[in-house]
Amino acid sequence: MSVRLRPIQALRLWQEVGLSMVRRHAVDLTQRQMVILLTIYLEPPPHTVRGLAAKLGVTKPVITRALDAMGELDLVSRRRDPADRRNVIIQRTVRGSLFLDEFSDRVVEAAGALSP
Amino acid sequence: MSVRLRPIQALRLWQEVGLSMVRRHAVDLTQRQMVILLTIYLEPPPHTVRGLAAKLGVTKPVITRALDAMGELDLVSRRRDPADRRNVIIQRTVRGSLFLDEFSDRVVEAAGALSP
DNA sequence: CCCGATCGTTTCACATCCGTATCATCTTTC
DNA sequence: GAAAGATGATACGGATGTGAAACGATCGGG
Repeated sequence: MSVRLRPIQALRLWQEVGLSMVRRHAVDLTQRQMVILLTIYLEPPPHTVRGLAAKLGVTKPVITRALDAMGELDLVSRRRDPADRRNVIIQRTVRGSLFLDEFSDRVVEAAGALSP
Repeated sequence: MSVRLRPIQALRLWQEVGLSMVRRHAVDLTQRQMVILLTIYLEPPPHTVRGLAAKLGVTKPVITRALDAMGELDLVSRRRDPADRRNVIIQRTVRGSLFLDEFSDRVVEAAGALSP
């Protein structure tokens, strides 16, 4: 049950969603931060810094700093892996779940309103 | 002919598209810049700085600087309005059209690949 | 003609993000 | 146990975005 979308509809969808985010002065995440957040919430744990860095094709400091920023916003949390204390396990938070719920609702709504 | 999308599909779509952008080390536009670019290409001209600022609910310098950045990348161009030389008319470019064409293709492809 | 209004840009101080290199800590191997 | 490897965090220098305020250029009504 794939989703059929035409190019012009894709552009309008992105514009509409982006516009609603900008106008609300909502939480303004970088594209990378958003991808990291989505990966944490969509893919099976455990998530580590090096795993995310490899998946995104970026360096580890990028992940660390993105987690710093999103941790400050309480969108994700970190704790040491007790089994291997070098690892950091990245975890979801209530606020992060809520944020993505609202975001997805906005996308669904915008998609439903696409006209042509 | 609206597009029916479930919340989980919306999140996966955003993740997939964002991931492909990040991995390609592609042009990295701010959310605001992307919205501005989409507005210029999707809505009927003429586009002015104040018009875009009002539509997005941001200050004019934000638009000016976004246009600076995207103009540097040759995604948009500016010229003075000959009728009222205070105005600046923002125009599309070949490179900007190409960029959005490729972007929309990526979105369409990701949407078609959504499984559940 | 001139003075207020409009439009886009610039300035300033500040914050954030990036990539590279380096660091401290922890684990594994010999 | 000591050395090598792995892991995440930090330091540094540079680039870029932001909001608020002020600026120069241009238009238009009296």
